[in-house]
Amino acid sequence: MYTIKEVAQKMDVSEHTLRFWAKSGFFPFIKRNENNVRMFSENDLGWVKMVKCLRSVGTDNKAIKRYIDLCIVGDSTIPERYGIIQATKIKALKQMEELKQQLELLDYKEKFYQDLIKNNLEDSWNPMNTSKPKEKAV
Amino acid sequence: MYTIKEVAQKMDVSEHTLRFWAKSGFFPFIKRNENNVRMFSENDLGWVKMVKCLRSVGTDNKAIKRYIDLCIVGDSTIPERYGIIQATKIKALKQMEELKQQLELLDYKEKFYQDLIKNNLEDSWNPMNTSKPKEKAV
DNA sequence: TGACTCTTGAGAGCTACTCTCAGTCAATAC
DNA sequence: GTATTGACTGAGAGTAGCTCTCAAGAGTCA
Repeated sequence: MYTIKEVAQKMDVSEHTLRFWAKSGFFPFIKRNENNVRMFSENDLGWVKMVKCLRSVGTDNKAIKRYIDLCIVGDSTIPERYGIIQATKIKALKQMEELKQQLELLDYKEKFYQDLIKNNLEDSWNPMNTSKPKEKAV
Repeated sequence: MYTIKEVAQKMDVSEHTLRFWAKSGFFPFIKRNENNVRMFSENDLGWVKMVKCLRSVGTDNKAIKRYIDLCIVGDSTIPERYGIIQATKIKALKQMEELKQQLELLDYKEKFYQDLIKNNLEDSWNPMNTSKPKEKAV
């Protein structure tokens, strides 16, 4: 069993956020000890992991609550839950594509600046450099 | 030259967001036509693309403004801009890793539910099925 | 001329945190 | 036995970045 602090470290989510998620009903099975302190079980960590996954793909909290509630209901909701997982996966794959494109742009920009820096250094080392000032880089 | 609506469609960013970004000073070179309507040049689209990239990696708007301002200043800020691009790239690569892990979890869950559905169907097709009700899936 | 469309800025509203704060409780320090 | 320290609590204010609504102004077609 873990305190909220330990879960925060282990799962890389702030304590504030964990409390916020708990209040939102994302961890329905959490127990409290005799001092009213939340104690997360290994199973609760699975819920944290799942919520973190859904959030990181941009699922809003209302939809996450929906998924959690379906889990609580039991087997009859398996098809709907399966659908949610599939939709989430598609979202994640799209984000992957998007991220790849952004990385291409960043690679391009990186090389662009590398060239600029290289040229500027060459210029400043060359006493014969008489080139006109260059156009502003965007 | 494009109107804000055309840019919104072309770049997949809402008009609201484009106005918000414009107000935040992210597009310093945008011209207006005689009716005070924003007209985006091909070059302005490059700025939109860059802002979109920075945002999608989680750069906050203050840092984006900083980058834009550095661009306006000119060549003397190239090293700092290069540093920002590098840091952004590292961030993007981390996000890629994170996303891959989330996709693994989603794959696992997907198969988990597929199995559950398959088994339930087999059970319901089998008139001799006398198995006890299963444990609640989480 | 008048309906319709597109754009504008101002500003209210929203989501999902994020942070502050006063208070409870248990454990160690003196 | 009290004082201090540190972890936790809930309530609630604050924040970032949109997101949406709205009234006003200009252009376009019938």
